[in-house]
Amino acid sequence: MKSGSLNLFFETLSTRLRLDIINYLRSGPKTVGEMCKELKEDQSKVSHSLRRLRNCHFITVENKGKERIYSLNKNTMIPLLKLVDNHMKKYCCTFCGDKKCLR
Amino acid sequence: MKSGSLNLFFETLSTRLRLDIINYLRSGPKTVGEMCKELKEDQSKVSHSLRRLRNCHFITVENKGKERIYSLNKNTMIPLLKLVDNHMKKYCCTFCGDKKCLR
DNA sequence: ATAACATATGAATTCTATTTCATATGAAGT
DNA sequence: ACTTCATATGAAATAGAATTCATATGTTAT
Repeated sequence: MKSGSLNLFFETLSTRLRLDIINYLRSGPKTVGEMCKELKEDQSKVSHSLRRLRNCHFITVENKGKERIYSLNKNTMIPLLKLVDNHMKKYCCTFCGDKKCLR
Repeated sequence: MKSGSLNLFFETLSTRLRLDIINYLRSGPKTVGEMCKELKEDQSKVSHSLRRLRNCHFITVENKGKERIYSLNKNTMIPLLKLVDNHMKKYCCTFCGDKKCLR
């Protein structure tokens, strides 16, 4: 196991916005516009985030006219999220999301 | 799924040192001193990293005399690493660890 | 009680990633 | 060809995390 690219894997999933995008894509393919609207986020921010998610193959794109349609790589992401969810269920009480609380 | 603490999960696994520690602990429980030596890292750095890993319950500690013995939470970590490894095997060619290459 | 050792902690500094903003690209319609 | 709409990109500004360093804590031995 070389940690050289492993950390990129995890780093890419380490921001609220990118996780929100992943989560939103669970309900099916979406355009960039739809994501911006749903997540109330700037188009540029979303686009930058999408690039990083794409780079790690967490999502895929398809062009449709002038829109781009993003889909989740369910193969990887669904089991991953399930695994993490299990861990959280077991430990979440002390696993505090509050930025203040011991990092 | 609230991304509030999910991102802490991933963020904690997003640095080389913390991943190296996880990886090293796969070969069994270790003291802080052993980790510092093996990974050629400053004791303070390692300790700070361990705190974060502990906070997420990726590792556990036990006191033994003046030493502290850290163990991997294999329950979560082994399946997680396996899953990630599969993903990497499938896509690693374009999944470039080089910091320069499109983040 | 003191010294020696192992580890942890806090705060300042340094480093790196995210945000912002202005602009570029590319497709579709007129 | 020009305009509009959707999305992408680059670079400067900003925010946030890692490193460093000095020091604290806790255990064991003398």
